[in-house]
Amino acid sequence: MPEHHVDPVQLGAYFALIEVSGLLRHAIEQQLREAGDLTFVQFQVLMRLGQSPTGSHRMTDLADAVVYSRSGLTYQAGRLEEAGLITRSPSPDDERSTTATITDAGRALIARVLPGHEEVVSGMLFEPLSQDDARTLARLLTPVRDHMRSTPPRSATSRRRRGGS
Amino acid sequence: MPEHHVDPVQLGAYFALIEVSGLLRHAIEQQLREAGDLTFVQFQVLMRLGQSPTGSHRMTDLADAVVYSRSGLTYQAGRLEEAGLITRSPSPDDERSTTATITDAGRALIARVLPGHEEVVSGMLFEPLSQDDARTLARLLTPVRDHMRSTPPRSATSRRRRGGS
DNA sequence: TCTACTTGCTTCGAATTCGAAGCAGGTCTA
DNA sequence: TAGACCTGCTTCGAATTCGAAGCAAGTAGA
Repeated sequence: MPEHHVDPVQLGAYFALIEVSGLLRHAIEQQLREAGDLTFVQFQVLMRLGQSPTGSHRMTDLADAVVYSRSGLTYQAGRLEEAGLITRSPSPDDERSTTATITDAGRALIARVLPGHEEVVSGMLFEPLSQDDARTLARLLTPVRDHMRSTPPRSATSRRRRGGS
Repeated sequence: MPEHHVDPVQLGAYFALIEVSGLLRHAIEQQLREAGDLTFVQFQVLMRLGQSPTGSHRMTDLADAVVYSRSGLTYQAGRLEEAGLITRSPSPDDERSTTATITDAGRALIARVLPGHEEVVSGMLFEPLSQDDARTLARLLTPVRDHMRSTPPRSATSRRRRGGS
């Protein structure tokens, strides 16, 4: 059985990670709100769509990609559609699936907001990091991401891992 | 003017960071809910208080520490107080300031929840990382955290820092 | 001391969030 | 084709979130 103790070094890394992501997110939200009245999630969704060759994705895939609940994404998609930044239509191959597609207005907004976004990320996250540090950070975090992605979130199945109370 | 371009390597690190923190947070929230009916913020607050020599902190300091809005912290403190996990009292030295203090029940809850918490952090975040990797991660993120902390979030004051466009 | 400004917390209103439940559409097997 | 189960999205209700506004206490300068 593995020792699940978290040593001081790990604890430091863990805390720093949480704090950094929180502070970064906060700064980003503020910049996006001022620049284009966008939420971070909305921005992420538009980015993902914009990077897709077809400009579209299934709702579920989007939710997974940006780490968001399905119902939450439905809500945000509604807002984005109202704003004319995306469109939603039933997928051609699977009738129950909805495909979200970025509009020209959506691409335009991204283009308008992106420079300021990069400025924040650059100034807050990478200011104290060398080019090499950035490479190392990516090298460390990418496998972690993949590991987390591959480990399915224990759902309603297999409840009760060991009598609690 | 500095080049605010975010190169592909940085972009990868940035995305991985956001994803990792999101997935981790999600897993943690789930574990905490099952184990002790706690929010991540609540858990963090209790942890900070528990680690303090006096078992207490000012509200504002707590809010800053866990990266949360003041009003949000007021709400959460209310919940924690209701649950008997903390107490609130006016600070002795500054009448307008409120000091939150962890109770024995709060400490007991932390003790009950912590093992499972460490298990999640261990299993999700540090599984793919060597001891050395963890050290490196901490070495990279700590300066970033300090940098972010030292750079005050541009508030309503001092808007327009220097003509942008 | 008085007046302006700052600081610390709470209240308020409006928007967002999530899980559970609901509802089509799909898939598998006999 | 029917019956049982799975998938994908949306609706629903309740809880949470945040910024703005409000209010009390502290501070500095005349």
